[in-house]
Amino acid sequence: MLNSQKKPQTRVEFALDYITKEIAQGNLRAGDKLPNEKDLAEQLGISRTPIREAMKTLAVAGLIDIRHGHGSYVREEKGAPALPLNLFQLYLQDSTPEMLMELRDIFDRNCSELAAQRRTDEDLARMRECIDRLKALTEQPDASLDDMLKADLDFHRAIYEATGNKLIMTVAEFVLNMVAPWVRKSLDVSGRVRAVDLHEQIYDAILKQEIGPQNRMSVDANMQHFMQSLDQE
Amino acid sequence: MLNSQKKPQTRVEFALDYITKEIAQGNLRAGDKLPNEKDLAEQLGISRTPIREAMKTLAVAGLIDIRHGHGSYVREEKGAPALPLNLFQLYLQDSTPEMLMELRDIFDRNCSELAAQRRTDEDLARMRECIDRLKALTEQPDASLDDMLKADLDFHRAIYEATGNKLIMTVAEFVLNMVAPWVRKSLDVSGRVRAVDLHEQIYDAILKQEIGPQNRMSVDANMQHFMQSLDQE
DNA sequence: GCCGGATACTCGTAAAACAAATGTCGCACG
DNA sequence: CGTGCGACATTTGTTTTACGAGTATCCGGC
Repeated sequence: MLNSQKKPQTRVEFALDYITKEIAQGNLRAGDKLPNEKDLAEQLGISRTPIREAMKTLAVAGLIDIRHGHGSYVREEKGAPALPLNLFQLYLQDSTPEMLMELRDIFDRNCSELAAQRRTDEDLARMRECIDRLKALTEQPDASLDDMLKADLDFHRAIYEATGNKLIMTVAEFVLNMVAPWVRKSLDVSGRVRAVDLHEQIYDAILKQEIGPQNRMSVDANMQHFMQSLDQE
Repeated sequence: MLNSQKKPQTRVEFALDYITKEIAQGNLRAGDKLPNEKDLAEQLGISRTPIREAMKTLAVAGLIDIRHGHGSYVREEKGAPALPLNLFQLYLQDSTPEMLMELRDIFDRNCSELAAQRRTDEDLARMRECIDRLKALTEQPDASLDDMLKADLDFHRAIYEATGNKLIMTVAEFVLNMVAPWVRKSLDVSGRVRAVDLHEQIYDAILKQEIGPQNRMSVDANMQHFMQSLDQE
């Protein structure tokens, strides 16, 4: 857990350490372009190989973006880990949709309470917009499922953002990425109407700052419908 | 979010895909040794470099362990991401201890409720053991802080495990790793006694299956003490 | 029987060269 | 003069070969 004694550092760790500190100390800011791999290698007195592995590590961790033929850049928002999709599959392989939704509920419930206490007008406006967007999509028959999914997820993101806790957003984004495929499935014709309803209720509660244990029933009800929709397949 | 169209796959992605599927399909199980990099490279018809980068990615994602001079192995429990410490610092650089504890609380509160409903006798025994261990360490003056930290974290892990939701454990472990340094700090002489008390209360509630919103006060009280202990420095 | 070094296996690093993607700049053509 | 296209420079992606550095095993001498 705490290892502040190790001296025999590997080259990759050395490079990782260097770049990490450059970012932490503000020498490299969000959006900045990192030196190219060749220069960095010479600068640190090591070869490109460990540099590249360090970069790859940072990219997977969601801290930088590597663009072929262009360069590497510090990410604007460190919120969204850049794990490849197939890696998520592995995390999910032993898990059921129930587990997933349970996990998301843990966030939604408590975050709604926090959001109710702290939400700004901008937060409310953002939520309102997401609901309206999803509602509009719901009413047009040829709407794209992906667009609806985005509207749905954006609403939840707005809640997390309203907590004012960036750390929560980081972890919540991770969870959102995992549940996304199932949320998408649940957005069938009856599910999408339900989703709008649920969002409206949550929004209303956050608006009136009435969120509390007693308001949880609607979320539970939605959970039940979600499970039923899965059984129908 | 959903990109099932891309064909021009990079070698690293190709290797990632291959290994991922090997694990997902059960050809490689937890604890198994992966082929060495040279063989894998020949087998896939690519060079060692992209193989190594794919491995590195899997290691950072917490799915395999790479041991110098030994080989690579599929992780027993995919729960603990293997992000280097200095990477965590970056995630934490904009966050305050308040944010961290708030995040952990989100898990502890809801997981305690779930645990109360589902805990088995083994779960209870595990929690009991962790409390006793921490208590014993508390009473001997020269106890190692690291040992106490582990006892503290293990108790929380036991709660997460009692939810029966492996996914929760995965994400919770991630959070635990982030809060660990602060928990460690909070384990000063007065804090460690408080920690035992809090754990006892939670255990008691889970034992009697009484966890609910009304039991949250003690957790909040602990939160307050935690913040105070930070101010004293 | 025990100890220690040779040995084989594996991951870690180095170096040089080429492939592929991307952006830029200038030239030719309309 | 404006536009489009193609050569070029830059940067990451990949290959190849070779060696360095941990780790475990086995075998022979004591």
